[in-house]
Amino acid sequence: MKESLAKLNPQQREAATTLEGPLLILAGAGSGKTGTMTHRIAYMIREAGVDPWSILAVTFTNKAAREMRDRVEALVGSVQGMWIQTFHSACLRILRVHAERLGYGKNFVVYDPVDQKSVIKSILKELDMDPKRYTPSYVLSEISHAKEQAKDPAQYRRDFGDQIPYSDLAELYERYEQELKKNNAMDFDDLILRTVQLFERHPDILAQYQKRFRYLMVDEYQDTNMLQYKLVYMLASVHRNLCVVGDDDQCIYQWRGADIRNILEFEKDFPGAKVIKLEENYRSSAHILSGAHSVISNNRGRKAKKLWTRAEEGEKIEYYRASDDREEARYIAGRIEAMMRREPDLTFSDFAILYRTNVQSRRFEESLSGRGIPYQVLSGLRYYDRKEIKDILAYMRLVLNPADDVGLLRIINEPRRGIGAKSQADLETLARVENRNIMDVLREEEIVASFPRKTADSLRMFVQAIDALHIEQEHTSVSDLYDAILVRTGYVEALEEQRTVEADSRIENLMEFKSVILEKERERSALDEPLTLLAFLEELALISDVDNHDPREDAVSLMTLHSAKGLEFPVVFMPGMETGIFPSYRTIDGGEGLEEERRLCYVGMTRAKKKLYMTSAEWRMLYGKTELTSESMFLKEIDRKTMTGDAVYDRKADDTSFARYDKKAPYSDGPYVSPLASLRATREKQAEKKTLAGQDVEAGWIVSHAKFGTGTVIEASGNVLTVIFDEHGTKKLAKDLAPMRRVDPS
DNA sequence: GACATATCTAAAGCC
DNA sequence: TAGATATGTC
Repeated sequence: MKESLAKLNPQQREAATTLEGPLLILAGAGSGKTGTMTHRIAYMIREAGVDPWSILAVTFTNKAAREMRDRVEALVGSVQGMWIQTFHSACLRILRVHAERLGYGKNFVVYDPVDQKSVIKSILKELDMDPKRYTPSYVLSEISHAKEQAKDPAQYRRDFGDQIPYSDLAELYERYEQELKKNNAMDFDDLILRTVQLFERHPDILAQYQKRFRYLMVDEYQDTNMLQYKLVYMLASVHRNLCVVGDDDQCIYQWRGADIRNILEFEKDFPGAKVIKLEENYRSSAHILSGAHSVISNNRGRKAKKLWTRAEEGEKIEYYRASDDREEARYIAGRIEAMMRREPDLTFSDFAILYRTNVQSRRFEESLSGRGIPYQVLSGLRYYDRKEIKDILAYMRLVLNPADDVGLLRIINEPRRGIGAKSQADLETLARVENRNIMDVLREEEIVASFPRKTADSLRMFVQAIDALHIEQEHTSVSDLYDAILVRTGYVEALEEQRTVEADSRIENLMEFKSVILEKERERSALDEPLTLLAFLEELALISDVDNHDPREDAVSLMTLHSAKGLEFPVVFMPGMETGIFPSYRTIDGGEGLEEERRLCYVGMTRAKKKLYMTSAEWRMLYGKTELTSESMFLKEIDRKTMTGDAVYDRKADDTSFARYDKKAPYSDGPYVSPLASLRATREKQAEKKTLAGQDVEAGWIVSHAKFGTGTVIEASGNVLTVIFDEHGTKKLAKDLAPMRRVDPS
């Protein structure tokens, strides 16, 4: 034990042995944060005699929770009794016990963003609001924000008044809440919000948890939002044994509601708090570390701290400006290949390409597979987001909780049963009018009979199937139920009939999913508790995608800068160092947004252990257009002593250099237009396109004239738009042109 | 109701 | 460009 504490440096040791009172650990990138936290737990148990049962450690991701659990287990042998969980799973665990005190049914389900979206869509239809003005994602982000501020619809209305769009949003929010409640469902934000409400409304329950969790730890504290703060505050307010760990320089989720003030003002919120800084970096070589530091020090309002390392200088950061995005990708693949050849110790898994946006991944996939380099992409798409998996999960959910209208609508015509959009809309209306659930309505023969005969038959069969499965659910294992669903609903059969490659891979996925279930059942039976359907769905509802990253796989990792947080690689590439991409064009005006981009840059750079490459492309194809780019301001912020490569200068500021770039792009025509100007121009052009017809079309834009019937058709095109008009200025559709003869545009 | 075609839009994504 | 959604046609 003493021996393991001896591995810690003095600050880490102090952090690990300070158990009482509020404690803020400012843990810089690569400073051994997780090790310190796990040793702290081990110290509690083995030295201080703390009952594991009284420890609650919260993280943001399943991955972080799992890692902490594994490492604690390695130190003390067992994690029995402790809660080492994500915010959401801890809350869900609490809510499962007390849901009824809040008016929810015991079997409430958790809605994911897709489910939320369909709720909003159907409400928009009901209220006859414009889904373009109120896009589901906009409405949901508004609702999510409100929930993060613990505002209910009434409060929202009070705060924003009855002006458009807020009055509409308030109404949508209100209906949304009713709908979820009616469906016995909670969204992700609810998990936290309802727990806070549970504690507020039932002090006896709060007291029970306060008494139990005498030792609280919160990881990634800079990412907490107001609600999470409130939750932590409530739980810690009596004993005040609260330890939070974080790094304000790595706060990259403000757009998601994280409130950086939580960490900046911890000492104010918890007077008498002790602050310990972990500033020794064990990850990166000195050049990389000081390069990263020179960037982040451009931010204002940081906690004072500076990482240092005993490591040697190492290689400098290498910057390369490619001619275009393809060449950039070729360069990176080439570097990987060359290094692999030169240094036998390296494996493909030592490399990571960290980009700002997911669309950038395509070029790298091309260049890597072109050279036969194995890679894994961590995309936003989760395995469990695949259609077939979500369908089956919807069936399972419905079987458990027949009130789940969203799940029902998802699969009532999946596979096709002849219950189309019209019938579904009717069902929704019927249910709404009587304020009942659809499943409920469907049990009434009178209603079912009012549908066309074929539809009515399908509806009856559907209800029968779900009811039968519902009964079966009570006495069969999850895996058997799964099989029963696949068969009973005709889902697999329908896929088999399709006989397409796509359908085959869906079937394969469904089989793979079965093995996931079996695996979970095996895990559970080892603990001597059978896997219930509820427990299974619960676990899946909270699963995330960073889990897809497999560090053992011998492949180059491709992911966004955001998902790279917490990871490290010997060699890191950061492509796309260009204004508009990184920093994103939405933030280049400066302000908080830009500071967050800079923190993201810092996070990216500090992922590298031995070698960091940064690249940009002179010409980049984005949204179907190729444009001249200018180099990211972050490149200019890097201390020149730590970096090699082409000189970095701002071409836009240097007017005399323009002539050099007034040349044709590899894939586009037209004179040089700055990226932003061109973005604006595109919008305007699209708005004006009608006026183009019949008039002199801008020189250089005419691709062809053609005879069409009696009139002339002009096909105007730049890399911006392709529009075809007839002589009256009416836009022609592509199919109209089929019989058209092209003539030379002379 | 299913399928084909046209149109629109564009970040990051933890749970 | 590419994907998601709206609209049109059989």
